[in-house]
Amino acid sequence: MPRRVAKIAVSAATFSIDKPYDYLVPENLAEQLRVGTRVEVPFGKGNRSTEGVVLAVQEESALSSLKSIHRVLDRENVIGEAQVRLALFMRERFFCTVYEAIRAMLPAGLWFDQQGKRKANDKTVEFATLQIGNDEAEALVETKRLKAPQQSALLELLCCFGSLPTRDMLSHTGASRSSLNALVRTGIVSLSEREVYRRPDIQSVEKAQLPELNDDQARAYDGLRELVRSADAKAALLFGVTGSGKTSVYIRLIHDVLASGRSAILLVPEIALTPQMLATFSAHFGEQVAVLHSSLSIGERYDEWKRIKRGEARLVIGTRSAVFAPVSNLGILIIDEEQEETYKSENTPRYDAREVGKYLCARSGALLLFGSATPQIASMYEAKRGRYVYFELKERFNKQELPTVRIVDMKRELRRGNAGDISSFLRQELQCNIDRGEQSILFLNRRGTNKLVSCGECGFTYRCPKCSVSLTYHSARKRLMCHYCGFSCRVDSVCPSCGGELKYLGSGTQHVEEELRELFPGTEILRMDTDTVAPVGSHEKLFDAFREDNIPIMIGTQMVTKGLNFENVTLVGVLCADQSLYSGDYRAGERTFSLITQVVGRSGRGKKQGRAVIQTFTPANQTILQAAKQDYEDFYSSEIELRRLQNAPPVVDRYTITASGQTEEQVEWAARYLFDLLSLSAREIGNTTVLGPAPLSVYRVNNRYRYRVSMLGSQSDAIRRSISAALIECSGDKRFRGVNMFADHDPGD
DNA sequence: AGCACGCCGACT
DNA sequence: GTCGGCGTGCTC
Repeated sequence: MPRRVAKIAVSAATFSIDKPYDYLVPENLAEQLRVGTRVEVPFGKGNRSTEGVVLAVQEESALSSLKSIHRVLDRENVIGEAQVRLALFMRERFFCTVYEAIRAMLPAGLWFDQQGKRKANDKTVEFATLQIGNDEAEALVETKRLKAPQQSALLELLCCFGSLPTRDMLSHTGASRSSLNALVRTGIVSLSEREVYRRPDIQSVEKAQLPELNDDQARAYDGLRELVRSADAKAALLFGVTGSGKTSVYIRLIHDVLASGRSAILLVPEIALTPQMLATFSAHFGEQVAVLHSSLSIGERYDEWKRIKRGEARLVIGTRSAVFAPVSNLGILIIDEEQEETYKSENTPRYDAREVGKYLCARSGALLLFGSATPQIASMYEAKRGRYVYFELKERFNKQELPTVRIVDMKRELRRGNAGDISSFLRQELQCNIDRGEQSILFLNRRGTNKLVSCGECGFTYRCPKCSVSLTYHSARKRLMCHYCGFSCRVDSVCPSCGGELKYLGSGTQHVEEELRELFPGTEILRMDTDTVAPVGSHEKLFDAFREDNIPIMIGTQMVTKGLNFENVTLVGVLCADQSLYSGDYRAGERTFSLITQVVGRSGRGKKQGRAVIQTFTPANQTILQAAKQDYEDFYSSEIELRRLQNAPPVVDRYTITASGQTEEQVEWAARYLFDLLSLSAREIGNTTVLGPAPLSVYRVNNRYRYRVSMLGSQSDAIRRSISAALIECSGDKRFRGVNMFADHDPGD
């Protein structure tokens, strides 16, 4: 009798020892055990009990003595064969363990807590069902043969509906539980538990008709529809200027895919900012839509996942992790605003949903569609090389003109004696809008929305004791906090260094707000920053207030650039447009172009012509000029030239390895050793460069120093292999004990 | 990462 | 003698 052997991805295995481990399947478990079920297995010298996932079942093993699986944890498999293959792919691509990859695919509710209890379980509701014929029941009610009025009322309700949740029945009729029990005893009514779904509420909208398309949209749609129909792997890029109506094209394509019995996934950068998009899709596709994102409760996410797995929901809308939704027969995967950095995970597994999408679509023959008004340089590069089929929407949907843009030189403004944040030209434009009753948005080009506390006399600032950053002040908690490690402390009443008076420096938005109040006394101003948007859902409330109360001016950081359409906004001001150009990495230009384009696109979405004012200290900067003209083509051609000169992506592929640890010297040594190892392989591979080791811009986090080595070249497979080998070698080197090392594909920072 | 095995010094 | 220090090597 041949033995049964299972290949298992084990949770206790680290990257350096990760591989499918063979375990014996005991006879009594053979029945339950399948590919994709979770199991408990003994692992290591101490045979400590570890969770694992079955990757394959076979009859052979190269090893003679095997340990046995302890028990099977799932009745049904939690992942399928295709997802097992995806997990193996992710290990190679993102330098994670197979188990980590699988963990990322599943909803949190499926996992176990310390007590071994599932974090979310199937929710059930008690239902009462009529056990006798409807006529018979009606007769009972009408003839008042039933002497009990409460029982009669319950029965009447069931006559109409046949079956109802008991809770609703009791609250509607005011009947007591014992009356219901009496009906059950006589056999007229039976009780049963039924599974129900916890669903996130989407603003319900009436069923919508398929959107009409203009010529531009129709051309793109026709081309894309052909790609969806053909069975071979393909990817496309849909370039559409802001307001050109990409969503309508998506809706038509998704409609076709669902009609042909296949499934669709739509990825969006951040769902919290797109409730109106959800409403639109639910108006078209109703219950077929499942939503997956982080602000759902664990139960809601788990239930949406079940609806997808069971094939009850075939359109998935969600953020990056929704790329793992267990759809069957994928027809199209759309990645909207594909340039957004949120598609890349910053923790293990450090996957990129766009890369996962490429793999999935290539495997399943589905269409991968990237949509953007400002595509990544990398995506346009692929389009130009013919790797992506290219489509564009050139005109705004109802032929709205793009806003007229004016660049203001802030150096000149300074020379004229205006040291404020608002130039005299922007001031006039704002005044003009206030007079006309139109709205304006001011965008402060800063990343955070936080306050610093600093001494007005000696210049002291609070620094995090564990990280190389300043602490920021959170007014809601009245405490100083570190964004990197979560450290927090109280603020002193006077400067702890010199006893001077402490000043609270705003994120800039507050400062600008004060300046605006002086310039336009009595005008209402809405400010978006950590003070005002801390509670969940307050984004929407503030946006609603801005729209409904026709507040003249809104000011905020990056969060005001996204999504929403305000009909009455006709002026947009970009303050310190050049700020984001100086972050030091090669993508700074790309980010700035995208940011300015998006914020300028907020203007003139209604019937009136929009205007935009871009304030900069470098008015001759090419990227700013190109963004002002909204000239992506021009931006692309100069940027790709730059990348060629710099030997930067997308001309080459870039991988990094980051080392971190408690002693800076040791970390630097480890990074240097990595550099040496990789340089050796680079010579073998050819046309490959290794850079570093260099400290990260925030070089200390949580008392750990961080150094990085980068590897650049076109032979990605060979590069990845050499990085894996280097990681494994270093993790076994006792000189680097305590140093943590991980590799990443082109991280954003 | 975590656990056992093994080879050296201190101690009831 | 033996209890326990941590350096070394493996994990089906």
